[in-house]
Amino acid sequence: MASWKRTHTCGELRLEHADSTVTLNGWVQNYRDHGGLVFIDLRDRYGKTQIVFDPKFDPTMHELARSLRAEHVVSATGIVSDRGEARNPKIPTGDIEIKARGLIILNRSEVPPFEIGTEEEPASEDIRLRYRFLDLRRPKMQRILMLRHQIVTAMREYLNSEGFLEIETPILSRSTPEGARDFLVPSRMHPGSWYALPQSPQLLKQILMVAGYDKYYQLARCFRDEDLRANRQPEFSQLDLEMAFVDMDGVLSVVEGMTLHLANKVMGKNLVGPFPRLDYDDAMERYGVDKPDTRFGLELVDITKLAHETEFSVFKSAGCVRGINAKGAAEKFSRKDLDQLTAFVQEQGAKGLAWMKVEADKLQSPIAKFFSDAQQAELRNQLQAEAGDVLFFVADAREKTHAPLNALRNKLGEDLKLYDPAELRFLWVIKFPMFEWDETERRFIAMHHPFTAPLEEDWPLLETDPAAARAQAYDLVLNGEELVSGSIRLHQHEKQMKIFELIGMNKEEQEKRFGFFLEALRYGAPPHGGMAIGIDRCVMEFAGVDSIRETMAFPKTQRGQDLMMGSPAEVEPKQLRELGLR
RNA sequence: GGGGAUGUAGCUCAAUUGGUUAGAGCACCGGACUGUCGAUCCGGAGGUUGCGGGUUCGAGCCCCGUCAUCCUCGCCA
Repeated sequence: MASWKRTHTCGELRLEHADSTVTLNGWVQNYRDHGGLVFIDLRDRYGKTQIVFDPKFDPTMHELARSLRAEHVVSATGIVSDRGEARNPKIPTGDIEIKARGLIILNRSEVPPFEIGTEEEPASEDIRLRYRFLDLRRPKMQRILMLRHQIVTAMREYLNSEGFLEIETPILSRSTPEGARDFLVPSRMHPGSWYALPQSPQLLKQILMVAGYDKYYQLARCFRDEDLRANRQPEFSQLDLEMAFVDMDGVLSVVEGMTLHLANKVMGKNLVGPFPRLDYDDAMERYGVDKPDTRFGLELVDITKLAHETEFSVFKSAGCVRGINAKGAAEKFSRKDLDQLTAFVQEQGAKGLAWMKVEADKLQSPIAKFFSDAQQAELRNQLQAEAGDVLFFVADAREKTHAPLNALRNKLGEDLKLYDPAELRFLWVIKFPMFEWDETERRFIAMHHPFTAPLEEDWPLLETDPAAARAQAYDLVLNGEELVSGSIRLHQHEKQMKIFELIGMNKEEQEKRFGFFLEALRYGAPPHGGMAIGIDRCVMEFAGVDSIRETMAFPKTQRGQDLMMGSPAEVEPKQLRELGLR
């Protein structure tokens, strides 16, 4: 008996291989039994190839072939043959088929709960997660995980070529409150003490800078025990990067070079830098969000001044009224659609949604009557309105208009198909505020994180008006998703202590929580800065999927469970006793 | 913790106003078939309508509770 080991994959044979004898290994995707001829589509992650069994050649093998079912694993040996007229133009290997001379069933499969070979989603997500070993066998999932591999490979390639060192930091780490809830791991050897899983390797990578590893990166697993979303998992991956002896432009140019390398090499784009930069304040003004999707316009227009002059009491009394002009969309929105949009923005915190359909000679709207002719003309002017447009307005305190308007803008962009989903549009957002006020804790908290340096010229503001101080922090936004986030760090321990103080941490707490870090800063810490890229979100964007669960092999459900292995799970009482927990 | 959607055959879904024996496609099982490629044709089997309770002469459908999955607000330095 010949070897069952494959000589080729199921995706590589072409006409040029005709007449050679080959062996393929793979899963049976489909069988077509004609009583006489039996056709098998054999699939692996490289593709699929048709095998044909002819009873005239070997009746025993033909009978065996008739017993093949979906997802059996087989080794098929045979001769590569030109299919001639019978070729299948739909698949890359469709010019040839294998005329079987040998068949070994390596393993049979139970009837799978859903079909593996189809492109459309074959089952609901919980079924797919429960049978993840089958779900991941689907060509679509294999494409995504292969893309993910290419992305991280390209990242490593680029950074290695730039002289970066890949250095690992511990998973068993220490809780440093501030930020997300930690996952804790009890220590057996120190009962009552706990490790924490890292939310990011932030402090350790800064300490690596102190130690002189001036270009560092790591594909770091990060853990945050917070509620999940479509783009949030309790554990996720970051490309974590830090550089010493750089300023903001130094970091940005490396990240930009790497991002272009990724987009161009992996995605076959032809993008060039530099990416546009937008100040945080301008982003909030024009888009209502710090991560605008700039593939389309629909910028916000502030009509507060005009609104205050109208007779519409909601507008007159609101702190801020801002609008969006949905160009040419009047006929696309029925009254029912507009009601649904109103409900949509209310979910985002808006009190309501005012709308106006623009006609040649008037504005059609329940609130048009509150606007004088001159005011209507001015409104048209400010929003550059033309017949056929729909104008939307949200009125509220300024901060409260941001979320609903951004959500509305993104929804309109998507619903009205204002952009090409395949386009990759990058944008730097810079000059974030240092702090935001936390009403429940009655103190400032760091907007990025408390290790971020302010703009040099804003140091004086920290004494007089901390809320106005801006940080040397930067985000790289891709299609409305925050892809990269980073900052130049504080490297002088007095300045670091000053910032800790401003967020309400006294010297005692500083020493207790971050003593090791402050100490390191005293021993010749160089100026440094860096950033982190969310790998999973990056894959989401590049693969064009809208759930982070599609980008990782074994994701957890919204309630943090693995439906296949059944985690989290109870453990033996003995294990708890050893940990001193019971 | 709050709001919302969904849950019917292995899978995806349907089932009129609460009314006869809960249907279809795919998958599965048996049979026919030598050029199919989502094979085709004939036949068959397959149901705790998520779970528990209630209303009713009668519940897949209405009510209450609960569980699961998803979306979302809060949360995520």
